[in-house]
Amino acid sequence: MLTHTTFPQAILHIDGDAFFASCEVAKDPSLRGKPVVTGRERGIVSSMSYEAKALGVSRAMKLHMVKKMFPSVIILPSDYETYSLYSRRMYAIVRRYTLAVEEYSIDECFADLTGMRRPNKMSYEEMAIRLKDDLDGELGISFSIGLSVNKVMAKVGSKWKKPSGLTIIPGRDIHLYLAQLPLIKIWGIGSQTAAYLNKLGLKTALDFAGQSPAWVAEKLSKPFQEIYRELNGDFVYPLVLGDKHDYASISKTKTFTPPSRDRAFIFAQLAKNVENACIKLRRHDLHARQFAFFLKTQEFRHYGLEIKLSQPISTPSEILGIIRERLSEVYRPNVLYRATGIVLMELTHGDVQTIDLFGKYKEITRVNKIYEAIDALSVKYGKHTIFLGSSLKAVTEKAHAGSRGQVSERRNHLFKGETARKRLGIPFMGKVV
DNA sequence: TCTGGGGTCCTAGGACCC
DNA sequence: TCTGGGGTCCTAGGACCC
Repeated sequence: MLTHTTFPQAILHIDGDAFFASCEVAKDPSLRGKPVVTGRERGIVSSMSYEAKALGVSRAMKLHMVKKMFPSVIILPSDYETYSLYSRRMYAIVRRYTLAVEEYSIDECFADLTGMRRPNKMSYEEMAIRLKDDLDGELGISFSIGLSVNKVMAKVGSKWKKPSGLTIIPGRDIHLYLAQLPLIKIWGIGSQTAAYLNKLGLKTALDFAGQSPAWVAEKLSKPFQEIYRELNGDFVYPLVLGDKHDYASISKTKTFTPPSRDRAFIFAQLAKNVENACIKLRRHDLHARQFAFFLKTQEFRHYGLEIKLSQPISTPSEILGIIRERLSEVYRPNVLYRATGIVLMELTHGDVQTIDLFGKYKEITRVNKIYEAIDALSVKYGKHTIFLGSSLKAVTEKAHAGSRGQVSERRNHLFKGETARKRLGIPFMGKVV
């Protein structure tokens, strides 16, 4: 029985159920019906199938615990290539119904169906049903879908029944759903704001939506005022269409176990992060004009510096030179550190157009050429075939630290075929072609 | 959930200028 | 030199999301 509702805007939210684990099952059908968990390389549960969840496995659970408590669980390493392949297939199927698709994350998207009833010769409800059939059937993964008048309410819908739910919330029914919904469940309201609102006497999303605009403006900042309006049925958040190639920042952080106070080791960790961040930068044809680096102590305090670069860059050398000089401003010899991080900011697209001042441009092009070659090699022989000498300590010491089996395997991979050290102005280690 | 990694946006407060 | 008011820019940090 289908109702045919007129939506001022018809917004879908599509959410893959236990996405990573489901992709593994789709890839290898013999896993279907079994408890599957991904995240082996990280040592904690990253995603789990509903069968694993039913046993009692929960997110972020340590894998040695899982192994001990639930020996039947199949533990797999993350395979992001496969996940992003399924992700792209998902977007493609959704685009059969509308081109207004926001690729929100690897396992979620929004779609604006407004105005598509005539071209698709279907009601919005029918489109939602058909789309779900297409996705589930063609990908072998189940999806949960919400259809409502804006993004926040479409999210409420897709979360309402999981897995494999389809929830339609017309504007006039919003209050029925919000009455049963705790504030913390709303997209954009986190633990801080939920606790604050609870303290003010509000319990459900409906309590919040029922306040006056003046009350909300007085108590809360702009993002929450916007959520409030969407809960009242307004269309506030437009869909962000197009490719997600534009980053405001790119960051890399890495925790090491055990924590360390060894300055050289910490510098090597930073160098490795810088290298990886620059790889991503180049992959998106971006340059950074500013960066920050930081150290994270055992107490989870961050100490860092933010630094402007003399010109936009996409390679590590200048950044590493600066960090080498200024690390002492952040590093304290007797403090235990657990992680380092780097953030690249002020990102711009395309080639650097610098005046040939002090021959600097030549130097930059030369280094860029080298990195073009390195990126090409990485594609051919696998990531991290070649890395900076500065990062060496990070790679070798890791072999002594973490869980032995995997790490030494990784080390072998890294050093396979290593014959020499080539000097190109920057000390590279690794394969020489 | 004693805490992994990668992002975005907003706000408060200080510095500086008129 | 003091006093007052207001605008802009930058930075640190909070909050949230997947």
